Amino acid sequence: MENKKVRVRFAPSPTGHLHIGGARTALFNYLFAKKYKGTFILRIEDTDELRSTKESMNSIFESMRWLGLDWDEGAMDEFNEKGDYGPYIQSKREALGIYKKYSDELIQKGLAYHCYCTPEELEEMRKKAQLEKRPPRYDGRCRHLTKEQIEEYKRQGRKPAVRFKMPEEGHTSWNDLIHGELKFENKLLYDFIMVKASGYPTYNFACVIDDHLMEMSHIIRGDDHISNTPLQINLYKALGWGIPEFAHLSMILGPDGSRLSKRHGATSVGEYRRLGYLSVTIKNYLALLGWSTKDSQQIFEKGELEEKFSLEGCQKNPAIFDPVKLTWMNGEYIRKLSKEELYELALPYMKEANIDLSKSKVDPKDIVFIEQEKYKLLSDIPKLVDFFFKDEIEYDKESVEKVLKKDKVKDILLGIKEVYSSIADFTEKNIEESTRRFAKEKGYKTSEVFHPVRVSVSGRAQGPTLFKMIEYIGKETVISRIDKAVSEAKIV
RNA sequence: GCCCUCAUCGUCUAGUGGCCUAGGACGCUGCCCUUUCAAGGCAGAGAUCAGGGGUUCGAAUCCCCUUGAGGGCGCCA
Repeated sequence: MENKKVRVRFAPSPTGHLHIGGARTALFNYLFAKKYKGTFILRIEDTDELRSTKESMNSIFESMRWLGLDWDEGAMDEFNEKGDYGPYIQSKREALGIYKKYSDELIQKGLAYHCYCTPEELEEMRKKAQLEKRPPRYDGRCRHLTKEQIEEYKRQGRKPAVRFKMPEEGHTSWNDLIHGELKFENKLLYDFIMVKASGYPTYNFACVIDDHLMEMSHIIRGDDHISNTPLQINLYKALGWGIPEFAHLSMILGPDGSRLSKRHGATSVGEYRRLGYLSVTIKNYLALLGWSTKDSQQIFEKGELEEKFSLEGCQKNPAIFDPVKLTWMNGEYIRKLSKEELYELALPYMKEANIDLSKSKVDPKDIVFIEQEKYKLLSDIPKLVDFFFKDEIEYDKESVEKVLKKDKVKDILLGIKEVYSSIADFTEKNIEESTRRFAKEKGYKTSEVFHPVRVSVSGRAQGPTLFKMIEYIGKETVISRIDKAVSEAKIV
């Protein structure tokens, strides 16, 4: 690969959002390109006329940009693209006749042929084969049609598809960069369709044509394409083209070991984004699914993955997606955020939770920051700090029972209220000093004072460091909340 | 049914014939820190390296078989 310029691509079909598996494939291609100072290309494979949508395409673009997987060449949106090998959307390439040119060439050379079988006939053929315990693949019946037969089909108005004439002898092999030597008997391969009756190319055909024309050096894709590879290699050979390197990535499975799907929870990048994961988390976690460094490094600084990635570190066996570890990692990344960064990221979630940020006594940035080490998801933020922004707070039943409904609590709260009322400069330091002094003078244990105060001003038994929290809530609010806790029969 | 791939703690993984009485990470348990919850620190439990045969002085590492899991056999990609 040293003597060949690295050009790799991610080629999704726009039939849905960018999924975890697709994102991982995109990421590995991207990292490989960065590592070898190559070119990362985004090509849209929309040859499925029924399921491809513009919305899906835009959604994929958005997710990739969010993940920071910027492409050097490819479609930028429906109408624009960058790079000298375009168009990068297959439907546009089809319109230009690119695929037809090569399919005609192969037919002319006798390396491909028209097939007049209808989908119904093919289905019937497969069923029959299954019943007779034969492989359900195409039997090549249209390879040797007579002139009369062809005329008859044409009279019936049948539109032919184009099939590739697969070699019947020998074998096809390649040295997979992840799996090593892979070998298939040609007689087990089949005459796959290159061009549908509609004139549209199929995946296996368009993929080869484009990978060649776009001068791909390496094809890095999922394991599920291993059995497509010998088909494609024979196509390269028939066209007299050089064959790129192949690297097949292992699959990502759900927690139960089956293919990752909806019933495992969120599966698309967009969903994880909405749930409150950072893009750096997704990028880092995905990189570790099927790849690792020799020292099992877990957290990577910016640019480190691009520098350390290699195909040699890729795993052959499938990896189970573990949301628990993902969430741990997200907490790690949240803790690395600066106060400003954290606040920026928190904003959409605060808005969604209808929190009025103008209601706090201090800068909301400071409030969000106070609980930084506790957030695992950005969506955790509102519910951990909402009481700083509310006129009316809710009291957690259990906390009230356990902490407030106890002897002495009423006296303690009434006493501490007086103490707080007399603090002129209501700062963390002063609050702490006077609270401790109060406890000492009255002969209470500090915890006997701290806990009821916490519950009465925040409504819950768990929260930020106490005195800073009290400062941030503000003197007046603190006093009125203590009053309320006492008067509203929250205590015995 | 046929073809292909894969197989190390629950999970992600290190390991490429002797450094392995198998290392790291998540999770789990305990302790420390501490006004709570976290975070952090420390300690621990957890893998007869899928099973069985070989090869070798020596195997998680090489070979064979079995089993299990996954993928493919579409005018889907």
